[in-house]
Amino acid sequence: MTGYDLVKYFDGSIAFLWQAPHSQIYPELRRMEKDELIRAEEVKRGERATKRVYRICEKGTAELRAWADTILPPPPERDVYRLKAACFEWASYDTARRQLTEYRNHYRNLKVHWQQDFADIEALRLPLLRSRLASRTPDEAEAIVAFKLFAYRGLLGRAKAEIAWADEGLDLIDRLESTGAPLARSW
Amino acid sequence: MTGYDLVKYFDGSIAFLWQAPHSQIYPELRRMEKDELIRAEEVKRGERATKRVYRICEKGTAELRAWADTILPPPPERDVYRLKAACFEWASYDTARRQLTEYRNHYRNLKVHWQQDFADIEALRLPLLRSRLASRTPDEAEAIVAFKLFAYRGLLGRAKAEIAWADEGLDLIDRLESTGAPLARSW
DNA sequence: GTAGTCATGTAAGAGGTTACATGATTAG
DNA sequence: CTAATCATGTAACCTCTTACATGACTAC
Repeated sequence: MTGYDLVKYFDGSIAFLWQAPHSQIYPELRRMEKDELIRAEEVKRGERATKRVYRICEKGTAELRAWADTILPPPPERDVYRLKAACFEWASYDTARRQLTEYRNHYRNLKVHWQQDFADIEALRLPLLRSRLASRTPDEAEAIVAFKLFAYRGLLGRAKAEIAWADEGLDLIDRLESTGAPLARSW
Repeated sequence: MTGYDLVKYFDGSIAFLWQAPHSQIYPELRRMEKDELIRAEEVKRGERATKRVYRICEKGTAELRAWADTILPPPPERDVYRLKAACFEWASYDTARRQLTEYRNHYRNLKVHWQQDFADIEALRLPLLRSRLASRTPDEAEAIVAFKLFAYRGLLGRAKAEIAWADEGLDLIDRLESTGAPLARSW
């Protein structure tokens, strides 16, 4: 792929799993080329212009394997939305409500996309995945697909949990507001 | 509080909600002081040494209110664990299993702490919270506590979802391994 | 010719991690 | 006197975001 292909790729359905702007992609490709993880081929386009088509090479595959075969330590906890919710007394009921509504909409939206991706993987509708499976035995192909589906089930689980949480918060806000307790705006 | 007090605070139960190393705390306090969000008082300790005790001031409270009253845009998706799970065919069964086991243990651990914190908030066992509630009406106090509990219910929901997901993955790995499909190590 | 897409960068700055570094005070 | 704790920094580096910047190609 070229850098531009990757930019488009990260704008597509993969954006719901991992995001990367072009300002990160181009320098990173150069770095990976310098480290000999990938190799570039300069291809003519039109009269004067060229593009750089990258391909993974041995060292890159080894690096991927090494990354996959490494246990990732748990990330430091830093959950801004939970933190903000814990501080809702400093906001107005209206802002708290709008915050949770947007949050819920965001995850509803993600959920739809993830469900679509899940279905596409299950039905082997993705060209990139199909071509990868072509050179594998049926057992291997099954495992590859099963792992992707497993990852997406995780994302869907998160989406469901987030939506339920936001709903609970919206109920709470209605309940508190009806009791008439003022929040920080009026302290 | 002094910077050191905050360092200790972030080492305590709050670490399960938000983490910050001392190398971030001290410069940040200086920045906030420069911006007049907080004010420092130099206090003697022992013969020669002093410490800087910080207190929030008006502009700081306003900033907190402004932050709370702003709708935070959803974060870009970047879920390394789901991404790694989607690439488990590049790992060995053993590493995949160990990865999920550690992940599950991590969330089991967090769950215990979050449950403890939830109970402490509910029973008003936290001194800092109690002192904050003292100057509020019962309605306001109820709202403040309710928001904290709501935030922790969100964390607990996440913990439960993550543990269930990891369990599902461990089952999947056992099932796939027993079918005998080799993973990337042997390709 | 011009608008949209293809294509590729750089730069400043925010936020965070890890490591380096120092010295006073207090409890035993 | 010595170890633990109190106390406070700096620096290099990484990742990511936002903004700035440019130019060729292609379909109309």
